[in-house]
Amino acid sequence: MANSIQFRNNNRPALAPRRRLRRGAGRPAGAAAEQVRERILEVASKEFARSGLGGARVDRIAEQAGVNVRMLYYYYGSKDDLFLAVLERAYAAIREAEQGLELDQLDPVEAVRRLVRFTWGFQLEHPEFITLLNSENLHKGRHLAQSKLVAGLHSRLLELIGRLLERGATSGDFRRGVDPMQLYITIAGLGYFYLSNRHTLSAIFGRDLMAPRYREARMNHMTEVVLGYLKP
Amino acid sequence: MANSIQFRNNNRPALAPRRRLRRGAGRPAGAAAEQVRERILEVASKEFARSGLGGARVDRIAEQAGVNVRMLYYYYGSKDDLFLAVLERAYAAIREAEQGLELDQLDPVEAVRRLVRFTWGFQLEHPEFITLLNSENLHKGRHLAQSKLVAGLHSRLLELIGRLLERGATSGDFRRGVDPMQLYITIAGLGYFYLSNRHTLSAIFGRDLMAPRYREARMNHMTEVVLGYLKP
Amino acid sequence: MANSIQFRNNNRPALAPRRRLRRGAGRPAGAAAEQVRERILEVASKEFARSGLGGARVDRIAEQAGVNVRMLYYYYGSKDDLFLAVLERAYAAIREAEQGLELDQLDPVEAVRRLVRFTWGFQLEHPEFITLLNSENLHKGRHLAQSKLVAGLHSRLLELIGRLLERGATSGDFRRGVDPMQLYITIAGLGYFYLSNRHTLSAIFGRDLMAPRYREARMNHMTEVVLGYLKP
Amino acid sequence: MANSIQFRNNNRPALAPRRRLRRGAGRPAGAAAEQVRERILEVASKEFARSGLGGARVDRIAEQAGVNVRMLYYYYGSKDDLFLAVLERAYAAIREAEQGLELDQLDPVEAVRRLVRFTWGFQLEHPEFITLLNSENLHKGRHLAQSKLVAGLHSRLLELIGRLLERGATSGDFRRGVDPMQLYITIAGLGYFYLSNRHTLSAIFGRDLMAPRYREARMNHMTEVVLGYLKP
DNA sequence: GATGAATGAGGGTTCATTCAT
DNA sequence: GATGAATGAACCCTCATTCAT
Repeated sequence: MANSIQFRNNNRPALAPRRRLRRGAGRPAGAAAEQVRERILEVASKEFARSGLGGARVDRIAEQAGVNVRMLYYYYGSKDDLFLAVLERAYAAIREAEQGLELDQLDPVEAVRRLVRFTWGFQLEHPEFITLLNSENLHKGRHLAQSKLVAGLHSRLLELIGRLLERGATSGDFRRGVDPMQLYITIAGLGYFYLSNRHTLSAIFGRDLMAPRYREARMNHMTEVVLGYLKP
Repeated sequence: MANSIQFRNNNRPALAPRRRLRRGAGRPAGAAAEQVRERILEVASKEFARSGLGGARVDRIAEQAGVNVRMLYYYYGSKDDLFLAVLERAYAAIREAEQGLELDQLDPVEAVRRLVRFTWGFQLEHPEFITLLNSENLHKGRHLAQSKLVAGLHSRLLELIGRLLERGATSGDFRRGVDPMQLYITIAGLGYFYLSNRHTLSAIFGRDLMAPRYREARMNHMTEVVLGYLKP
Repeated sequence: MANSIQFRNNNRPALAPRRRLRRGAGRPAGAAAEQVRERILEVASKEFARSGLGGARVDRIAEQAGVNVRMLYYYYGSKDDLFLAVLERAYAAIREAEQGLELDQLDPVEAVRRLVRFTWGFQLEHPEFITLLNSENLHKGRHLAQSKLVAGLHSRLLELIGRLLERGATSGDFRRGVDPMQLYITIAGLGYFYLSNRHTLSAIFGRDLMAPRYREARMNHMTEVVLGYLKP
Repeated sequence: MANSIQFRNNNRPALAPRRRLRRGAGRPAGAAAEQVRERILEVASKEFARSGLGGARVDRIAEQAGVNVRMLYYYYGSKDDLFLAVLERAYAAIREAEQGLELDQLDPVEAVRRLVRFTWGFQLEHPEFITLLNSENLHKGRHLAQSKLVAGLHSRLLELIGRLLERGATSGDFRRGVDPMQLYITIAGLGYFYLSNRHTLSAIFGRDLMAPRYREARMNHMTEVVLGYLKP
């Protein structure tokens, strides 16, 4: 941690060492144990989402998972490692879902529309995703930097969008020269800002932005923005 | 306990009461004191930005401001109240700067371009703004809900954008029917997501998104997205 | 905040919730642990007695009990809960001792004499009892109101005195129509005021009321008052 | 303070020094100033009564008296000195009232009855008196030990009761050999215990001892006890 | 695999009191 | 007589983590 953030009295250096126990690391892992692991992950995800990394309490996680706190350490090594596991799980979920959209089999415009709506819907139904990312960024990506798993997940995403843009350009539906990463960031960002800042935006604009009519308006607006931009 | 006995550590419920000391609350406030107040605010802003509300340490704030910790409480009442003051200050800064852009005197397209670039630039140069908002949203907007100051700041923003859209529609540069709030959220969100998630995005896409060339690419992309969408 | 986010110092309202850990609450409680619990209670009793609830210091209790401060919270949850435990212990002790007096087997007059002397002796030998009660009353009985244990202790006391009065009335030794509760309060009060106010009374009357001759005089006076009153 | 109680971080030795400012100490004392002094005393009395010496807050006293905290120190020197002033005021009030009862002009039995009822009534209407005494005794009479005023107040009280007992013995209404101090302590104690412990007694006996019918029953009981005892 | 007991380093907040004006 | 600003020592409580069993 050095001179950067230091939230708790963490007498361990940064978060590197003692990662001895990770899933699939060769331990027998009975079916029951695997269930416990999974339950912890599930509960931890909610706790981290609700309170952020710093605000999350290991006791609360343990209690809600119905296990002794010591078990968290047994299974995951540390709070930070647990957080990383939660993060990886979240990324895996969204990337997996994206691959299941079958965009390749849709008309380009329709495919974009579906991608925009899916991304919005996912953020809406998985609010923990937003909070987890905010936490991880508050911590400068320290945990993700240690992940061996996440990097691989995203080349496929860019390829997916790349193919889509290519098809649209060929068909004349889309302008040329669009960077897949930029487009993805745009699609995600249009919803992310709205949802991540739901409370502050509602406060400053004096209306409840999570009310159905506003949510729908946002989704339509987002779709128009993306398609309007892509129009040649 | 309410107003009855209160012997030991004054368990205040969440953050409501005893806000007796707020700036401009009628106290004479010598010039020196006002400087101390300001320095605390400045330093606190950085600390909250770096570590979030929960992770920020009042000792650190006091030390860096060169005052006794007790003074934080003398001037601001509590950590939460200090956080709110910081938040209000940040909002006031951006809203004030927006009003100084003189968009009304520019060609509509040029005005939008300037607004997009300004918003991006502000987020870039005030990274604390992003973190503060994330913190406040993690806390469900509890602090902002108590602000008497912030609500008033934003009607002017919507009016500003409203006038701009109106002029653009009249001149034939922009499509009709665009909601000023949605547009503002879009403009802000296009940069916010990129900057707020700079670490995770850099990690998953395997490149340093804060490198000059990427930053520039982003700003250009954003401008194109907004103008592309507004095109009739 | 209730069950939502609770990031920093868990402001608990007054003393209600999180009483999860109380003695006999089903935990196995190893023998060693039980000793620690007991030692804490013992030491806390002295500290609360010496300084009152507000003046007592948890650090001092921990230090004198030879445990880490954290353990107080592990075993008792909070200073207030610890205070209640101490209070319950004190009540249990006096009520138990009263039941051991075997008043039922004595001549009524002799039994009253013994009860008066016992009560005086108990207050004299357990000065902490007086201070604890004063503290609890300063706090308007907040802690006792939460006790499930104490209420049950006192019906037996009133029955004991009731039987005694009944026997005395039957034998012609006592007047009829005496209320057991009033009599008990009188017996206790005759000594309590003297002992609780030992310092102020000594000061205003200019003599050391704790000197043996004065203490003896007081006990004799008390006995005469009670028996004089009970005389038919 | 040495090895005794130490409630706050009191860097002054015990409470002896710096008593420079006491009423009537020769200062001009304009009428306005005298009013402020009085208001502070009044308010402090309530605060000390409500919260005890340790729990009382100088800020609260100042605020409620409508003066700057610094003024408390200007007028009374320290919290402890203020407490002593409050205490002396309370003692003066009760002793003065007693002298106004004109017991010398009543039939002895009637005079005792009046004294008992007055004492009860005074404690009932001045609950702060009880709390103040409890505080002072918790602190081992430290403050009163410094009073030059209080000692003188009480010889008159004992004389009053002495005369009364003498008259009663002469008239054949009272037994002989009653010690005035013991009798006074008994009279005071019969009510004090009941009222000082109103909350705990109500809790353990499961009824509200401050309800009118119980209060009345207590007063009658007290009178009977005292007169029963005095009967020759 | 699992549990109760233990730890030490803070965390935010408060208090009586004093200085400079 | 009066005020705003300042102080430093504590106070209660909490947290992530580990030991012994």
